[in-house]
Amino acid sequence: METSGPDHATRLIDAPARGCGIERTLQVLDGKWTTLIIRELLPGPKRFGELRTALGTPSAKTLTDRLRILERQNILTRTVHAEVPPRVVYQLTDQGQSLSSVLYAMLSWGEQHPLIED
Amino acid sequence: METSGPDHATRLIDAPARGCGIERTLQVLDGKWTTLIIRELLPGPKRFGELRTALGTPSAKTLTDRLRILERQNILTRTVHAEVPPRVVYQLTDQGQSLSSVLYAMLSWGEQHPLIED
DNA sequence: CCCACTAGTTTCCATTCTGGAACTATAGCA
DNA sequence: TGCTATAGTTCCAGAATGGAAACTAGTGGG
Repeated sequence: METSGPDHATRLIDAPARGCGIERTLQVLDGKWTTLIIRELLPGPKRFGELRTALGTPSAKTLTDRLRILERQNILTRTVHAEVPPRVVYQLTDQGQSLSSVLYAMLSWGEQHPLIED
Repeated sequence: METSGPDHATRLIDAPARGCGIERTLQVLDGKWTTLIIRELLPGPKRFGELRTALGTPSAKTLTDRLRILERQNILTRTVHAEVPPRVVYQLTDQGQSLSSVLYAMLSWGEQHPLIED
């Protein structure tokens, strides 16, 4: 009896435990950088170098790895402009953009609950 | 769902890149099991053994580690009942329960976007 | 010819995370 | 005394993750 639990609380409780939607989302939002990469791309496309500095300079290898995975998962597209020096632009797909609902929930929660760790 | 960017899209775009609420949420929802642990506890308190089998049997060590971290972060409480054999109950705090907004966003997204990987 | 530039790739290494097996504590019970 | 049960703990091994440094490609400029 929780003082009129909102509808989504019920959905969460009723959802099957394993193989549920949450696990599928976790397969995408995996690793230290993925969520932040998507966050950086929400306002619009960015180049490789822009992403790298915006994120606080993860190693090139790590960033490339993550971007390739997200490309395979159809979260973003990679466009190579045949110039010299090369210009490569990453852009969220519609599916990637739709993750904004999750990111927004994370933003709200994080703002309302400053961590009191250690 | 285009129709003039909803308010939360703007908030996401305007939020500062680093040290934002998203990063704080990621500090809590970290690792392979944490999000699923919280999911299991949303309907109500559970014992150590119940959690373990519900999650698909992670190692005892891993589960204990994660639960201790979540306890330190004030996401859940650990109650030891002095019986034999021992009974230890884990329960979400209000702060932990409030993560349901994030989990619900994950559930919805995951249900709407079955992965097309590999 | 050599250098600079971007966006990588490759190799190697360190750290972190996770799992497995074995071990502990306690009390009731046969 | 030995056995059972739960919830751990400790130690060790392997996997996953991330980072640093060196190297590549192709062209314009000096």
